[in-house]
Amino acid sequence: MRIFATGVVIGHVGAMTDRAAPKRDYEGELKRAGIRLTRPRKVIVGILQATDDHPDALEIFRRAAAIDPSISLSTVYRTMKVLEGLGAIHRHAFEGGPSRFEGAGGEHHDHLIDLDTGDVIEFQSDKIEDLQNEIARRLGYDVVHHRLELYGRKRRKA
Amino acid sequence: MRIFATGVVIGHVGAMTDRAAPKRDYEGELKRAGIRLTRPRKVIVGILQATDDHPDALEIFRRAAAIDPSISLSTVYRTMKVLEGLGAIHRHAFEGGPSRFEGAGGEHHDHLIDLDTGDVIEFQSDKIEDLQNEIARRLGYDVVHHRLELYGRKRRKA
DNA sequence: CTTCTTTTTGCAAATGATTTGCAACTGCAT
DNA sequence: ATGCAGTTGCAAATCATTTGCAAAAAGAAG
Ligand SMILES: [Mn+2]
Ligand SMILES: [Mn+2]
Ligand SMILES: [Zn+2]
Ligand SMILES: [Zn+2]
Repeated sequence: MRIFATGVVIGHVGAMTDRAAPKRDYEGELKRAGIRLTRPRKVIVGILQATDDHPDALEIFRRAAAIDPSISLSTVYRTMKVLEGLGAIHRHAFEGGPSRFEGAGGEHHDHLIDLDTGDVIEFQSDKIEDLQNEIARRLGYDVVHHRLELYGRKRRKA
Repeated sequence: MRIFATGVVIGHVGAMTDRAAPKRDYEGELKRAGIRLTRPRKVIVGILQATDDHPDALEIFRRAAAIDPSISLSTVYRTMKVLEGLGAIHRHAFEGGPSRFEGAGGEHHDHLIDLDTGDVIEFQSDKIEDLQNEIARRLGYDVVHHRLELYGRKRRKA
């Protein structure tokens, strides 16, 4: 099992190895896909590159508006949808909140959400991934994608 | 690994053992909790008992309205919330759709969603459950609950 | 069974997140 | 510089779910 940790949670995690920030080339991907590189989109992907947490649309909008106040929330949503379509970002719908996004750069991982703080901790387990595929296979299916989220609280050390 | 299957999917699954329909006593639970047994609530829990799939609020409303046309969708939502609060039912927010519900009777299980048909197949893996707990523990957490959903399609047998 | 108090209901309006119609605007290939 | 398809901001629309409120029903008491 590999354990990553992003911004907010660094320091909370014990055995943790920093993730080699993949630094996606969003602009290149957009261009390659024949999608126009507009000012709003540049600002938004710039924010995504500078980010290693899991912001929601409103948070991305706030950060974008700080750079260019003319950007609209609609455009943030539209851009996230475009990037998602390109496979450049992943959308997570953690329970009880709006969708949150992250660059699709690094290796696949799943999330542990701290119920008290809202912190999102990333982890990866080949064993679990293998088991998922095995289960699906037994049922006659191929896994296209999956969602594994652990919701928990810090273990009381007393 | 144990494999269950409910209504919609029976016949699609190979190695499958029918689940021993737990038949919850919703009325007793409501009464015990000091919650009034009204006509709408009786109809709704009656539907839940007769169900072994994962209907959403609108579907429960339709089935309820067929029995008592005066029932409102609001009441369905309110009743689901009450039952959820009592721990009598579970709410699932599968991707891209409204919440779906199921009685909290049987043993814990997770779901495989057929991307083509929408069928929901239940499965349970102690190995995965153990791994989840182990991962959380290593991160210093206790798992309160989790969400594991596999989205896949039938394996082409050719 | 009647009364009384509290909970619950149906309906309509409100929410919250996300999407969409549309006219004005802007990348970017000629 | 020109032209047009692709984009944008804004307001209005959606969708699932929740909520305010006055009327109706549950159930404890007598
Ligand atoms: Mn992540
Ligand atoms: Mn189920
Ligand atoms: Zn995974
Ligand atoms: Zn599970």
